[in-house]
Amino acid sequence: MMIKINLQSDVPLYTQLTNQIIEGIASGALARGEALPSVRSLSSDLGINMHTVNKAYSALKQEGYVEIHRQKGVVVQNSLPEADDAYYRQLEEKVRPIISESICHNVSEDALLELCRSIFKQIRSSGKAT
Amino acid sequence: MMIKINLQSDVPLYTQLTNQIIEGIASGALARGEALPSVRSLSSDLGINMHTVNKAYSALKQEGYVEIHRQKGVVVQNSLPEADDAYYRQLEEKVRPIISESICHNVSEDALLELCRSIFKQIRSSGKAT
DNA sequence: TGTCTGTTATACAACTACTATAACAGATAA
DNA sequence: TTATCTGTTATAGTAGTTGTATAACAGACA
Repeated sequence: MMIKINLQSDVPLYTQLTNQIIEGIASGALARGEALPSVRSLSSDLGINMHTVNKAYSALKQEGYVEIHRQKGVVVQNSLPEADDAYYRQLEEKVRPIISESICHNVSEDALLELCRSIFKQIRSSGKAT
Repeated sequence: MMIKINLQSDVPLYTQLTNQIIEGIASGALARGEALPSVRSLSSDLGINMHTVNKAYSALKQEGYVEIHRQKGVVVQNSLPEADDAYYRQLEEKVRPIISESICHNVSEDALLELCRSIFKQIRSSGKAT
């Protein structure tokens, strides 16, 4: 799986990493049980520090996306976390300000829903492509 | 309009402020042309520093939500910014990781769309209420 | 003139993001 | 056993962000 880092972005490097890996899992590009590159190899591939990759991996572990086997390395969880009430609350907290902004920018409800649908589609198809 | 600050949250204070004010504008609770409290009065009401409020107001000005008249203070823009291509790109960048996460948590497309619809509804109705 | 407004300049403490070395411990293969 | 791979931990430095604290400035208006 291809991972790209934008050093100019104001999004922290480890967040860019976690986002892309989560999208990889969502799309199926990263299969359950598949191993991620080691912190050392990925950091040297991307030209960034080992600890930055480690921070991303630790966050993914914390949130239940991966588990870690010594020597085997970091592996995508077979059973991903199910959404519970806490997750839905936190999801709403993230979406709410985005919707407020959209309303102010005169983006209609339909337009936003359509954007969501197209992103769902994109993610699903990007998994099949790989 | 009621503004509440959560000092325990990991969301920066000035971000909490901008989010709530933007939601206020979106809902109509803050009318076009209406004046916001002065940085000094709002900061003392909330028990936070003047500069924190000022940072929120400056961000709102930067993004075109308010304009500033000396003496009159900070006033909601009559013509809010319209969504352009750049806005849609940045909107997709925000929504994309949320959708990836949702997929991994087994949240269906329909469930997420329904959440968006309910938030739209909430925001619109909260404006009428006030 | 006094008082309101936003603005600007400094400065400080705490925290975050990223980097840099270095070392440790478990697992595996030669 | 030894070498090499894995993640983990410790320490430390730089830079930037967040929030606070004083203080002063300039425009507007009663």
